[in-house]
Amino acid sequence: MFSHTVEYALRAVAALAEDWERPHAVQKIADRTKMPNDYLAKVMQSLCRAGVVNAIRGRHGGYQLAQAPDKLTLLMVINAVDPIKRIERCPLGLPGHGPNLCPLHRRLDDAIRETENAFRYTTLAELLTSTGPVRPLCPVDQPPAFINVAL
Amino acid sequence: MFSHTVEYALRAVAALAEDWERPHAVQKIADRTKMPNDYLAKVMQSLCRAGVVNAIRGRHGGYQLAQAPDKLTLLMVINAVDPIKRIERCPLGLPGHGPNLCPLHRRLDDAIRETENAFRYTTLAELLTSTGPVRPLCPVDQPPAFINVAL
DNA sequence: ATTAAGGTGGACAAAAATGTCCGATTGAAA
DNA sequence: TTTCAATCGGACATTTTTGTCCACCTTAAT
Repeated sequence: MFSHTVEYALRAVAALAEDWERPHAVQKIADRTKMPNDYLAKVMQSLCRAGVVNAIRGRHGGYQLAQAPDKLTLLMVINAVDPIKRIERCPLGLPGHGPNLCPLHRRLDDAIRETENAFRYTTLAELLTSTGPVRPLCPVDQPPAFINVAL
Repeated sequence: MFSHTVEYALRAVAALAEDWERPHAVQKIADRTKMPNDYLAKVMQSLCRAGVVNAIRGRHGGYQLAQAPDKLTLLMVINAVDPIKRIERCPLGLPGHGPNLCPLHRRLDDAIRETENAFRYTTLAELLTSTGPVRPLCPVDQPPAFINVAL
């Protein structure tokens, strides 16, 4: 239901959120989150242009969150790379009808609105603390030690 | 958030639901719902294989719903052409961890589940009757007369 | 039987999403 | 000041999605 790009962007900011006041190189993030390095580079550029992260260029540079994790929502991240579009009018191309949607598109838009809200009110900080002793990117019941040392 | 294919499939069955015991030619449905004829033909084939609609071949043939509108849900239609996939496990490719999802994917899967449920419990019949004097595919406050004669 | 209306399915084209590569530029550290 | 690790951004390749075309089969009506 969500594009790869969205998934990547969310993984990346989740990784950044764990240590958000220092820059992290794309390559580190990519290793940590198991995604294609060069594609992530593009995604990070989008996040940067949207103001979700800051880029620090030059040696020892990288990306860091532009704001504290509790100020950034999942929706901001998603909209930065692949905006959720509400259905404003019946997409049948008929001119001149009002703001009403037909029953079908009313349902679709309701679903979209609910999804939007779910992400609007979830901050990155909640990914860090939500279910107790669980890391933001991976469960720990089978401790994947190597994932916790990377960053 | 939803693919064109899903949108097309839903429009098509919404159109069929209005008069569901007779077959309707692909071309009629395509005109009625303003979508590419030949692409709709493919979508209808998917719906047919999935058992959502029946095909009647030969002259005066077409497609009709396989069941009464109150027996068919939006989810059935969606899953027939572009299945909604829940997140079963953390997609980082790590072996051997349990059924827990990390906080991020827990949120994503929650959103997917809610969407799934919204569509699981909405039948095609509800598109016909839901908001009173509104046609399933288009609002009527500016009566689009030509749309009501087509089928 | 012939014809016309209709679905079937394969092949193909176009567009969008995803993924890869690399030279240019930046800035901190040696 | 030179070097090196990093982002920047353009070009390109691949894959998936979307859209088009057409020859063929099926069926009802004439």
